Formats: sequence, structure tokens, C-alpha cells
Amino acid sequence: MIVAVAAEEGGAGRVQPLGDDGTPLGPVEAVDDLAAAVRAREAADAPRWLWASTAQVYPRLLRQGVRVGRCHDLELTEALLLGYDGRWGEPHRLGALRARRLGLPVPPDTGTATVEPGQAALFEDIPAGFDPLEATVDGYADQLTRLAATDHPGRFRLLVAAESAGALVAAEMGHDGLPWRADVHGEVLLDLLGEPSAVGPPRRIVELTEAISQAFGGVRLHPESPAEILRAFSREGIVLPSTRAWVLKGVDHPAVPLLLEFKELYRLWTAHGWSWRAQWVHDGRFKAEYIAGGVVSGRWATRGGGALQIPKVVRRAVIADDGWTFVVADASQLEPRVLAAVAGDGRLAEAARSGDLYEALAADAFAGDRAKAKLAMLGAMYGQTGGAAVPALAALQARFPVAWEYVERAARTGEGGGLVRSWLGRTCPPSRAESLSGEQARARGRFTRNFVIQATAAEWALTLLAALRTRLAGTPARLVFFQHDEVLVHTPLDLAEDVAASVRAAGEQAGRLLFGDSPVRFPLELSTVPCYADAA
DNA sequence: AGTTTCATATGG
DNA sequence: CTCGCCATATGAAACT
Repeated sequence: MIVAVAAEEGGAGRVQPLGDDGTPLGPVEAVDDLAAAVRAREAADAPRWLWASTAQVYPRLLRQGVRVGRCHDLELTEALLLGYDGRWGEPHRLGALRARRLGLPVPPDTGTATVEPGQAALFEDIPAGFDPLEATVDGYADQLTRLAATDHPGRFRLLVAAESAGALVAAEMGHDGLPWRADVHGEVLLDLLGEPSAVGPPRRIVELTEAISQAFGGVRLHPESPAEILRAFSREGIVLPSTRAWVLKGVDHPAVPLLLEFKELYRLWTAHGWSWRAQWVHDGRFKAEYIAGGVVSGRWATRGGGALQIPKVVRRAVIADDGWTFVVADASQLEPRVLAAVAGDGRLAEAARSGDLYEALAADAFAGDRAKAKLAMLGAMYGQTGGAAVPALAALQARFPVAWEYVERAARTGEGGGLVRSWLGRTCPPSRAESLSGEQARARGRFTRNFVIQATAAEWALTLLAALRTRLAGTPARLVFFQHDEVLVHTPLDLAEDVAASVRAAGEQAGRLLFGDSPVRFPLELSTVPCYADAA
């Protein structure tokens, strides 16, 4: 059962039940209180909800205490389908979708997707007489047809389901927030930066600025300015290409250790210091806006707060509520395992059955040198051509020709101007340049080479997330963080073991859904800890 | 003064 | 030989 929804102003809306093939099963129903209607229907028969955009509709439902099990996000799906057809970046919002169906000029994505019927005329770029519910129902039927016409409809349907479920999780995480102890964050800052100042940098930054100036002969300088630091070094006869940390590490000068410490602390102060805390942490929660499908590879992005770049030292402040704990799960060595699965390389899959893929790889082909095996693997996935990894790469190519050919082929396709797809069918965007020459083509090849792996890894993680969400439904446990290959569940202590079991089961489910009976394993590192910083 | 690019950090 | 992939965010520097 599917129920199409069009949200309207003032919390009202219209709904219509559809059959699995998208054809209407009953009349359109206008409701004054959409949240109440969704709540009742969800409790009654838990349909798949069909709407233009989860990001637009669902947050308001959440604020009214309503959660749903499943949905079909029309606009995210449209973006996937357009991309599949090599039309990446074309308008994918409801108005554009409708215009295409009617053979009218397609409006850009700037308009709002859920306009009131009576207001349609205000938006000149949306078809006259635009009815959001009608557009949604018709668009869905159209998408079902297009989904069926893809090379692997089953896989693409899974992608659509996972993308839609991801949008639900993203909205829920943004709503619930990550538990954050402002006082503990303050302790970390005080410990590392010293007392804050109302007007300038904290004590430790001031001291380091002083010490660095002394180390350069007492000239007053600003260590946060790369140009000044380069000049200061050059006055002492040391010419550097940049002030990057790894460059400085190779320089023998008394200012170097001070500068390295300054960089770290200055970064902490400006990006995750007291003003960040004041802006983003409220009532014990850090609330960011997560954007499902925000990255071309299908990874999530965030808007505001830098939720996917939280420095490890600051994770000390992520502490579970009293009587609660975190179950933290991290997929280890996800990308090489994905490569083994998608390439169908039996030999690499054999290594990927092991808990430590690199160790197994080393034993098989690198005389037990794990570091070398890891370097070769990363080099192959990223398209490294030079450096110390070259002999290791040759060994990898000789020993795992099937996996090697898989990434090489993706690279060649990119260099030749072609498009590549993930396992489930997410398609890379076309190159922006008309024709590629030399270094441009090689860069494009590295991008497509990595895309087939990174995008598939994102699909595996998204599938795990969706499966886990379903398993946690109806319990008080909450998904509170998701970072590419890592999830955090905030749970009452007495449910922690159940949650851990659910995470493991979701991981196994994700592997089966994507790759069937492939021998490749996708192990998860699990820890149950009251503080994120203590996770393994 | 406002906007864009560069340099550098963080995360995976 | 921090090199090869995907991002966000900050402040400095350079631009309009």
C-alpha cells in the first residue's frame, strides 16, 4: 500500500491511496491536520508514503511527534534517474518533473516544490494549474516505468529505497540531535587552550604567538598568516613551498614545534571552540542539518556545524544521557571489501573473508608486509601512479588481475569521457569540460576509478542504516550519528545488547541485499561506551 | 565594503 | 615523493 501526500500551508494537506503499481485506489482526501492523518494511517497499516521531498515534509511531522516507517522520495529518485540517463544536474524538483511530463518548458530548481494550488500562478515557471498531489502521483507512475527500464531494476529499486530511507534518517537525526555535554566540551577547551578571553585569543594561543615571535628573533608576527610565516623563515635563509604541517615537520628550527602546536590549537579555537558551542549546542544536543545524497558519490553532506568533521579530541563531549549509552559501529576496511565484491575477484574475496583484509592480503601476496599491502590497495583504488607504492602496485596487479582490471576499466571509461555507475546504479556526473586533455583526462580517470568503489561503499552503508532503522523502530533507541562508514545509536542501557545485535544483523542484511551470496564479509567493529571518544 | 579564491585544517 | 579519492569550514588574501 502506498499513500501519496501533498503538504499544504498551515499543517493541512491532501492524501490519496495508491496501489503498488501507482494507480489511484481511491479519491483524494483533504485533511486539515496532515500530521494527525499520517499518524493514524501509519498506525493502521504502515503504508509506504509517497511525497515530493522528505527534507521538506518530514521535519514538520517530526516536530509534531509523528514518525513513519517507509517512504518514496520523488525528488531524490528523480535525481538518481536523471543521473542514470546522463542528465545529471538537470532540474529534479516536483515542478520540473511535472513540466517534463506535460511537455512544457522545464523550470529551474529554484522554485518551491510544494506550492498551494491557489498560488500556482505566482510561480510563473511552474505549469499553469499545477497540482502538487496530481504531479506527485503521476510522477511516481512515471518513475516506476523508468526504474523498470534500468539495466538492473532490482538493484536500482534497492537504491531508491535506501536513498529514501536515508532521507528519513537524516531528518530524524537532525531533529533528535547528538547528545553533547557543553560543560565537558568546555573542560576540553580549557585544558587545551587555557582561559578564554572576551576580546581575543585564549591564553595558550597568546603564549604560543609570543614564543613563536621570540623564536624568530622577537619580531611581532601573526602565526595564523601563512605569508608572514614564510617570510619569517625566508629571513633566516629557509625557503619553504608552504606552511603545511608535513612541510614544517621536515624543517629544523626552534619555531617548528611551536607552530605545529599553534596550528592545532588555532584550528580547535576557531572551528570548534566556544563560539561554535554557543551557536550549535542547545539543551544538551548538537543539531546539524544532514543532507542525504548531498555528495556525488551518495555520501551525506551537512549544512552548518561541520558535523562530519568533528575533531577527535572534541568527541570527549559526546556523552550519553544518564541511564543511556552509545552503541558505536564502524565498518572496517569497507572500500577494499567493496572492490572485492563488485569486481567478483575470487582471490581478493578470499582475503576479504578475513577480519583483517590487509593482513590476509599481505600473507597472500606481500610476504607478510601488511603496511605494503595496504599502501598498494589504497593506491589502486585512488589511482596512484608514482611514489613508493609502485612496486607494491605491480604485485597487486599480478596477484589480483580481476580486481585490478575492474578499477582500470573504470579509469579508462572516465578518461575517454564516459560515465560509470555504482553497483546499484548511481551514476557519476559528466565532466564539466568539453574535451579532456592530458592531466585533465587522468584526473577524470582517477575520479571515475574511485567513484565505482566509494559510491558502492556509500550504498552499503546506507543500506545498513536503513535496515538498522527498521530494526530499531518502536524502541526508544535512536540513531544519532552517521559518518560514511560509522553509526552511533543512543540507547537505554538495558537495551544496549539488543541494539548491538540489531547492528550486526543489519550489517549482514546489507551485505546480502547488495551482493547476494558473495563470500566477502563486511565486519563491524562494535563498542558500547558512554562516551564517543572511548569507542574502539 | 562585499565577494571570491587560496591555504590549511578536520573528517571518511 | 602526502602521494592518489570524496567532502566542509575557517581565516587570510586577493579580487570587484
